[in-house]
Amino acid sequence: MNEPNTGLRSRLVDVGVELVATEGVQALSLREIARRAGVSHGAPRRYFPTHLELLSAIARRGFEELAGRGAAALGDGTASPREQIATLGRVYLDFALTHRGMHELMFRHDLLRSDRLGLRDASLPVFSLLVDLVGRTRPDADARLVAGALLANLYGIAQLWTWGSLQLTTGADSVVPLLDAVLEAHLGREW
Amino acid sequence: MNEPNTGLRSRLVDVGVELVATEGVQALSLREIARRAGVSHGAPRRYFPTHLELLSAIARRGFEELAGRGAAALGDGTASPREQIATLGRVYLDFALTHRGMHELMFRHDLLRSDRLGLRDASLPVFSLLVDLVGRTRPDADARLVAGALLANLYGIAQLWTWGSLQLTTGADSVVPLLDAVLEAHLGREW
DNA sequence: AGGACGGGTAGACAGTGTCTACTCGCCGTG
DNA sequence: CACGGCGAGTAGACACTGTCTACCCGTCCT
Repeated sequence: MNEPNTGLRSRLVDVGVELVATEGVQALSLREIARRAGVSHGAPRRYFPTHLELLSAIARRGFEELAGRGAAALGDGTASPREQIATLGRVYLDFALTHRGMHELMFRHDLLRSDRLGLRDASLPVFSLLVDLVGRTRPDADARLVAGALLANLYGIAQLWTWGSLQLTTGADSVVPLLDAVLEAHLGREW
Repeated sequence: MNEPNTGLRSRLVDVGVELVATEGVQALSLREIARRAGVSHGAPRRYFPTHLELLSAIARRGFEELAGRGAAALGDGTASPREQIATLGRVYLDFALTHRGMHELMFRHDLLRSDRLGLRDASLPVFSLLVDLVGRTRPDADARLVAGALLANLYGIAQLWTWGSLQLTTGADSVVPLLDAVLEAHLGREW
């Protein structure tokens, strides 16, 4: 009926992406995805031997989407390194807060425990880009260390903000001040 | 046989704490906890109407344990504010990395979504303490904002370190350099 | 003595992920 | 053309989960 021959494999992932956005991460049961894709509950097994592998494929879509947004926002990359880092931070936080279910899925412990080389290396290129940018912004410091700390900070803010802890405690109604504070902390005052 | 009359309620939580430490968070099914406590699977329902409430009670033990360690490490509180913050950071990271299952449980999204006023206010006093310490270390800045950013950074480092991302990328074999970098970033260079 | 009741048992139910036997249609080869 | 294999999906079983409900049994109170 709707796009019949897309191939079941990608259709299952499509359904999953849609489902996690509308219903949340707890709705991503194997059988529910199969139902919405219009196939029996045994069908996904041909493409994804286990439920976790299907979830990983859905999460990978999230990483790809995020990487695409980052690349688009960076444009030709003529902005200053510091400005590029700020852009990436904004893009990431915006993505995390507008796609909460997907963001939660992308960093689920059980997904990251298995799939050791699947999701991890999806986030590795963006990290080396970050290392490069940090290195050009703060030539004095250990770029990998600072980039790691910065990444952890962005992730932590996305999480704490998502479940409202930071709203209550900092009293802010937007992450922007927090993001600015984080950038200033790790990269130095914005001259 | 073993401590018979502790009251089933606390015994269930005991079993859960033990179980999450030895087997991980995925072993915390209602029925498994009941089995290990030597009761039928319907028994917990008298004290915890739902599985999530039992999990929340177990997680609460984690927050209490962490708060206890923090208080013990602070001692009489005569150290400098900066030193106290560093101590709290060390205690938190050490706890998170040695009690990975419990730490994962404490910050599970489904627990934090419900239980709105149960777990959250367990972590609120430590946050206001942090705000106070930050305010005395950096009187120039918005203490709540800096404390929030710092807390998010510690949390993010605990998570990323747990699943190995930071080890691979930063190449460090200990969190200590990262913790130092984070403290320096948010609180300024250590004079 | 008898009845209420806290506290635990046991079974049912719907839902889940995995496994296995099977069916159906298509394609290439004899 | 017939036929065998095979990719792809179906359907049912299994063990397990969380929740709900009916029941039971001992202890206390009157």
